[in-house]
Amino acid sequence: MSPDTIVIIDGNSLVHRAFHAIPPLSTSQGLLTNAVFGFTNMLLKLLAKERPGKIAVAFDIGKITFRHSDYDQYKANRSPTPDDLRPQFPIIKDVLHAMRIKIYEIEGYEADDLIGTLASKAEQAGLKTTIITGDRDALQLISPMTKVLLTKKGIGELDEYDEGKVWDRYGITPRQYTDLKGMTGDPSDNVPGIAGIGEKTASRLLKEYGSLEEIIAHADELAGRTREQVRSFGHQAEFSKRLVTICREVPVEIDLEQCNRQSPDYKELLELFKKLEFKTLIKSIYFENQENTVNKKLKGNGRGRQSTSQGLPEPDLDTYFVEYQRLDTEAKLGAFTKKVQKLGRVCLALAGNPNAGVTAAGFAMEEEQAYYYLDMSGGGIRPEKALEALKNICEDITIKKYCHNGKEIIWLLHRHDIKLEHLAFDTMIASYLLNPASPNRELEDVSLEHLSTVLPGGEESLPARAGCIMQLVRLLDSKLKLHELDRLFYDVELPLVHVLGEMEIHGVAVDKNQLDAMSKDLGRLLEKLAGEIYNMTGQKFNINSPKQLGRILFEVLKLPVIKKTKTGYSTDAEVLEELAVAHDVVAKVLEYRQLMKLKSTYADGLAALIDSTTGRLHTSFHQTVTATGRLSSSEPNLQNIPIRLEQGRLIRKVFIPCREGNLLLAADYSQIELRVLAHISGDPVLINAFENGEDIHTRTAAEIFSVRPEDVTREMRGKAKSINFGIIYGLSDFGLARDAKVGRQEAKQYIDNYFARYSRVKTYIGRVIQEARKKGFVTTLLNRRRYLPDLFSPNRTVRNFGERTAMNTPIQGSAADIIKLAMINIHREIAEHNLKAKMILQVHDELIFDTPADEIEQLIQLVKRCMENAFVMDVPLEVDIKTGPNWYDAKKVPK
DNA sequence: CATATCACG
DNA sequence: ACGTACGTGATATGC
Repeated sequence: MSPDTIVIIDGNSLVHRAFHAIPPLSTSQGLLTNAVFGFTNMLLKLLAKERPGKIAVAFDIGKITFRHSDYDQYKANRSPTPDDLRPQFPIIKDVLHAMRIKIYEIEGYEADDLIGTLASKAEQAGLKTTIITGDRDALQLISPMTKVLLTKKGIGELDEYDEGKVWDRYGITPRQYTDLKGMTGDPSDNVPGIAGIGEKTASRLLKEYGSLEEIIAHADELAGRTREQVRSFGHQAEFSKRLVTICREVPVEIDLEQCNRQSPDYKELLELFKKLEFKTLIKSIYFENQENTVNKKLKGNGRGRQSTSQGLPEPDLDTYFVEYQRLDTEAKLGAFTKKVQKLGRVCLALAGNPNAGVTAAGFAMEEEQAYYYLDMSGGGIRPEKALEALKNICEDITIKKYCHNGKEIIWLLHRHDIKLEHLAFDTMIASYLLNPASPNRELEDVSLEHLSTVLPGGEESLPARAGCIMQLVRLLDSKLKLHELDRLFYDVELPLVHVLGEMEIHGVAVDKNQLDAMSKDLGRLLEKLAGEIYNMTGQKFNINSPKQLGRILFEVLKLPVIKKTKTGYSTDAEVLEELAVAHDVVAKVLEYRQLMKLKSTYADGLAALIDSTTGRLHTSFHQTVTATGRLSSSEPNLQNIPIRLEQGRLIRKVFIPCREGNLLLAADYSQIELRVLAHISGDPVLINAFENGEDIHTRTAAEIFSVRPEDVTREMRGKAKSINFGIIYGLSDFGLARDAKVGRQEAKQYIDNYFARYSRVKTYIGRVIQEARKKGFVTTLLNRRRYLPDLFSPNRTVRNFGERTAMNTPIQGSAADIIKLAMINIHREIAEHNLKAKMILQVHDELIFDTPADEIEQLIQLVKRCMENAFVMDVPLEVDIKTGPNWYDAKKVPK
């Protein structure tokens, strides 16, 4: 830090810069924050780089300044502050306040004038001064003691101007800047100049005569047109010069001591950043803090340390710190186990990895305010003994376990053949229900969001994590109750953790040989196709590269460009299908694409993920990812195995039962989303169709085309199907036109017809959007909640998107609720009936089981009953069952 | 690490 | 006049 330096910031200028440089950004509650974020970032970077001893920020307030009394057109053509920006100013001032940075603003003066005055004061005090602004007028303030950093395009870079740089750029001294500006004028501020005199001429004249006044005095010596112009408009230039001259004597009391750099009020700053959802900024504060706490003595240690890379002096935040006991003798471990058994509850955090299993454990007990660390790899106690204790605790059904990401713990324990019984809380899932849109689910994130505490690293990490979970359990439990999410949490999501854990651990058997054979077949086909494509186009290129393919199709073959992406030509399937008539190679490319997808993602991709010990695929089902409440699946994703095209569908042949004598059973809900829509909209036509067991798309076609159901053609049904999908997705005529491949006018007509026949669906859509606007969120049948900040976006496109989400989420989310309920009931009943059948997959509206053939009849009845009765609605739920020797050959079981 | 594409419900 | 269907995850390129 350099004590004899001061940074003076033009607040308005930087805020505007930030606003235009950062794309629209808002919190989950719809608060606009892009300018705040950009400005704060700039400020932190600046502080880190310049490390000034003093700092001040100047703002304009009020539109009218002393300049307007001379010239009412001053800055008259400036566009007003955008509506999206204005409310961000007070927040930015809050940030500055939290950072304890002095703000100067005074009615009637522009920020420029305050800066000029501050700079004068600073020079008098012998300070090296740096002015940050986007306004070039500040160049006049440059002196041997003062430099100006001008914002360049965006906000990342700053252009440093000192006397030399001004000379290089304009050929004048900083003092002459106002003379130059007086002559050239400034259209953006409505400042007139002398027509015909630009930067070059003005600079030349100033070099010769020194000042505007001297130039006017010697106008006679000038040549031709310049002479006339200076004579006619010289006085106007003098006037303009006064306009652009920064006032350096604003009547404001300036105490430079108040500008001394202080450490921020971290509590205030953190609260603010949390409110603004500035995750990365929060983390940067915490990260610095955390590094500092790796050394043991956390509280009250000497804090005299350098400022951080983010420009902040050392934070003073609550790091999660616990005094913990190491369970490093059998006696201690025994006493600990007894205590846990007596209390019947414990917070559990594990460290480890899939290979080594559990390497260490942390425990916390609320009643005792006690924290423990157990080394599982031979730290003072034999690993077998440690594992035995862990097993005794985890498998004891009378001991409630509180965890973060229980399913991960289930997997870790599984390596040691230990089961997790009685998972009583999962802080990861609780945080998901409180805000499913948030992407950050680590304990660090949840702790930060809900407790404002940071977790330490090192050995104390585990007991601290357990302690953190302990605090979160109390807090999140009450938050869940507050939002009426407790039933969903305790009755659905928490029990589901075990169900998913078992599904993942059991895995899905695949026929590896068949997979390899498919890969080889596909490889041969691809090679042949590639050869043909090269022949037809006359050159070799990478067909997988949209860029290279685009070059071949649109530049070499000169095919018409249908659609562009932001980086170049679009070559997606939609475009290629249209181009197929124009050139034969296009069809080959389409086929190549399709086969390539099958080979890389499915044949090779799946083979690579077969577990070498079990020989099966063990997908991960994610319970805290989607915004709607659905599950997702990864490594591999088994929720997107091909089915629509026959060639891809064949992949399903490799999914087989886990042993001889077993079968696969697939049970899928028929039209669950439209049934949910019928229920929540209460539409009598839709309800009637489902009550009568009609084909829903045929019925819709009959309604919108006003024909008898028996007269509905294939085309009509197809269009009706598109409409039904559209209704669920929040339809637009454009989207429907594209999907149904009809004109936009026609699409619009269908929609009008639909809403005329299904009027309650129309009122429902209006109702759900209205309610979402009022509350800021939508809910599902089980009260799952999704916040929709997009509804309040000033951007129409974003807002429309929010409205479509508002109608889609209750439908998609309720369907997700229902199948989750079904899964829990099925899982329980399979156990109750001592069946060997295993639920192995969930694909949104479908459940897959691996079952001994002799249980199949029983399982069909059980699954059908559980799924159809999972949730009672105003329409029946219908389930179709298929069974077979593999996923492909699973055939319908007649009712 | 972002982009384009494409697989599913 | 604009730019649009909802929700995911995997792969290959190419900066």
